[in-house]
Amino acid sequence: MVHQDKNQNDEKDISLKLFVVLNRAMQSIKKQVEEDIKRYGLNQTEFAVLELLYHKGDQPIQKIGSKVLIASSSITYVVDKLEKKKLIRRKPCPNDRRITYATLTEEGEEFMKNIFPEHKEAIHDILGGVEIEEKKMMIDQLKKLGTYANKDRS
Amino acid sequence: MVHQDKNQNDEKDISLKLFVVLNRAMQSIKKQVEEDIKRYGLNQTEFAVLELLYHKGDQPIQKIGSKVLIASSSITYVVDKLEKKKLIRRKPCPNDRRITYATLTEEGEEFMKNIFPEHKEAIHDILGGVEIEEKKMMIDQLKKLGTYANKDRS
DNA sequence: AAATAATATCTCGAATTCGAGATAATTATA
DNA sequence: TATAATTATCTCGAATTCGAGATATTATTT
Repeated sequence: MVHQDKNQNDEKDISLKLFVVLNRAMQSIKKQVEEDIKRYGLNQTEFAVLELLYHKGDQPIQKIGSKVLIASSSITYVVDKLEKKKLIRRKPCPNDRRITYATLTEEGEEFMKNIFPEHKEAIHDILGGVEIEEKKMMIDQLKKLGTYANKDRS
Repeated sequence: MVHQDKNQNDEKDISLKLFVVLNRAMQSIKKQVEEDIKRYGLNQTEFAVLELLYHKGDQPIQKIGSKVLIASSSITYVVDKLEKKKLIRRKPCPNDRRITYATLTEEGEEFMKNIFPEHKEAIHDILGGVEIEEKKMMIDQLKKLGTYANKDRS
């Protein structure tokens, strides 16, 4: 085996290692975050939808799916649940009758105003394993990784 | 608001940002990896179990759960599926009759020998967004993040 | 204008995961 | 040794997510 091949194998080992570590770290972090969110009586998907509406305003149901990265059939389910909890409601679009907006109720608005700072605090605590400068680096690197992963490599 | 408070808010924003980016990157990467694994007729959990047995040898079913990070009830399900596919089989432990080992069949061994290099290659391709030195840094940082997240912070 | 394509939401059934608790075997304690 | 505690696996029902396809509406093409 020539030197060049050896290096390439090493690099693949590093990639594999990174994938494994990324997986584990994410799983640990998600578990903790999930636990925080459970305190508010929600799961991560429900919270993500509320957060989107809270920060970006009313959204067509379909847009929610692409932002929160879940399938259209799953959104219907989540929106139903949040509607039952009276945190959001459906509002038909007057111009395009195919579209239904999801919008925070007063109650939902109030709810998010209360819990979001706590949630942010919790995430900050959970991510306390690295310094701020490292976080900034990781953000850049993860963006590159994510963007590249989405590209077509075939 | 005094200067100190402002900095702390900034830091929390960075943490939140890191969490969001981490989530997104992971989701993109996982989706691609899942797609690769699907080519072999498996899902990520099934593959993770096979990989564990392939690299670490026979494992008590309960050990699999803690390594692959899924609940005991889920393992039963996954092991059942892999057994139906004739890739692994259950083998009772002679010393301790509570324990059942999962072990690769000949077929499973052969299977992994064939596909694992391809899989590794695929992951390497998917993670092509950053250079090798950055990968090494990320591995260290993610380990720190993961370890810290698992700690008790209450 | 009629036919076709595209878009948005929803329904349905299947797959996966979990938590609570059942069962059986082993280990520790009184 | 009998009892209690621990450990390993499994069963069951609920929650969540997906993909395929149904329905309704709007946009495009012929």
